[in-house]
Amino acid sequence: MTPGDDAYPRIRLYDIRKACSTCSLRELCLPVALGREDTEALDHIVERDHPLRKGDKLCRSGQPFAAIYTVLSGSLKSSTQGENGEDQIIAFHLPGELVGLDAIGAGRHHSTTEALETTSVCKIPFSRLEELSRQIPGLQHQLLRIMSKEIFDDHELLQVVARRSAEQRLAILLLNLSQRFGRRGLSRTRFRLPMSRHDLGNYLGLAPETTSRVFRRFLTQGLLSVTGKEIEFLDLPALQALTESPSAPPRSSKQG
Amino acid sequence: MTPGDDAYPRIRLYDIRKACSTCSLRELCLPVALGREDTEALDHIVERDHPLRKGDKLCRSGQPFAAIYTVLSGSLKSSTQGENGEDQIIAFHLPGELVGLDAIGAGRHHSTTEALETTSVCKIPFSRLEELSRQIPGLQHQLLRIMSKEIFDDHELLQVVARRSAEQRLAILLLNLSQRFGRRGLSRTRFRLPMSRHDLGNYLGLAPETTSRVFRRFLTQGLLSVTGKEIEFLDLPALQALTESPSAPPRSSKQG
DNA sequence: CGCGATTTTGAAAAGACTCAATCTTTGTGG
DNA sequence: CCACAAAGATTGAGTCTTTTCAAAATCGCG
Repeated sequence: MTPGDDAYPRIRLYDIRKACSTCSLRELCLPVALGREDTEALDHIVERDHPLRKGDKLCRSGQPFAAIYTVLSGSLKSSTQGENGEDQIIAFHLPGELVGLDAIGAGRHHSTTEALETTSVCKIPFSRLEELSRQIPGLQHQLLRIMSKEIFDDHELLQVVARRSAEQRLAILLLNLSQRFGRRGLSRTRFRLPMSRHDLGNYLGLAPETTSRVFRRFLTQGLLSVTGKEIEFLDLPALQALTESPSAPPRSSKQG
Repeated sequence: MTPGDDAYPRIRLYDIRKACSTCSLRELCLPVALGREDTEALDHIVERDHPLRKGDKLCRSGQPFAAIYTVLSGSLKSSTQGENGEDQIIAFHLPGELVGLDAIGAGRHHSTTEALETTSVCKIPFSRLEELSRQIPGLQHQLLRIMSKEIFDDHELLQVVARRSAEQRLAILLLNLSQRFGRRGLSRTRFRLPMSRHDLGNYLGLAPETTSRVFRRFLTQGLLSVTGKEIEFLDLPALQALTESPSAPPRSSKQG
């Protein structure tokens, strides 16, 4: 099952682009307006890594940071470990998205990233990327921009976990996944959740039982149909409406 | 009250260092091992900004990003706005700490930062810092490292908000503040909370009433004494013990 | 000293969690 | 291909924590 070592050929950038229509490598290099030469240079540092089976770790918390990755197919979860072994999932990674950004600059990973299913990724050795970024103006800035995005996402998650009801949390996540699948060219109203209910709950700060119950409520209310991990939105407006009320419309928070 | 415009003199780096024993400007430049020249260069781009009164905004969400700041005295809070006006405090900033890092790279602020009391800050225009970082090797990397720290902190907060009880959340925050005050040379066991109960609760994802009740419980249990915003630890070990149990010791989370 | 804002307190209700049992799905071996 | 075991998901009932609403107390400031 595990493929040979370095037998895997270098993968070309346009292959990756083809593989995922909104590949973040594009995100990484496109806004910089790379010339032909630069694109080729970037091409050369991208490697296809071994496919991961479900449960395989892409990287572990504390490990020295060597590369960032982009998901070609499959999906991953990243989690941080609390002192007590309990862990908290901080992100799911779908095809076309970048992994490992939180480790940039610290020199080592803050989180452990693991495959939720059979997953293939591209590896972008960071030292090479860094080197390249010294040559290509704007690439360094691009890296900062992407890290910044990471911070922004974390804040959004915090908003959700700290202030929303179980129903809202799940609705928000489902709509978020919908968008991300949609961006990738897949259906926005019908898709397969790659993660378990346990993971779903963990990410949202809920017990798995609660997650399950919320699914049932959504089902009962006709908001969506659920068959195992298969999801279909039946009443998108209602779901979005759920998202929009912060559970405390009457309460005005004044400060300052 | 509002001081003259550019009348304020440039402030020298060593003044800042003196002002706060663990000033993050040190954090920013010290590990890079700056030479005398470089230090002076950095000195020259640091400006003392107007003092802020309670409630004054240092920067607002959405504003173009122009500078990072370091707190000389007083304190600040940063919060993100949800779509519905509800906001979430994502950080408190004490003397010696840097503000505005989450905006690096995105070009605009993600959060609004506001003074909790009369506060004075130093302004570090980012364009100049960026410019400087092209000349001083390592400074760029240092910026990345600091952003990375920001991500790490966010993840910690997420852990706390998502997985801990009200008691644990407050204990963790109090101990964290204690450390930060201590690092600054103040007492670790007795200090003044600069923020309101409302803010405290908001940061921890709790209703203000709950925050208040937890204080009472701590008081009753003899863990600390509370007089308004004045705090004193009476049983540090007990507080730390609270911190260490994730509320679910029997439950082993296995995955993979 | 008085007023407004913040904080505290109480009681009731809601929401989420735990525990335990059942049902389903998945994967394995016969 | 089917049976079985193991893991994951669902459901139910009861409990506990936290929130909400309302009111009293306290604090801070002019």
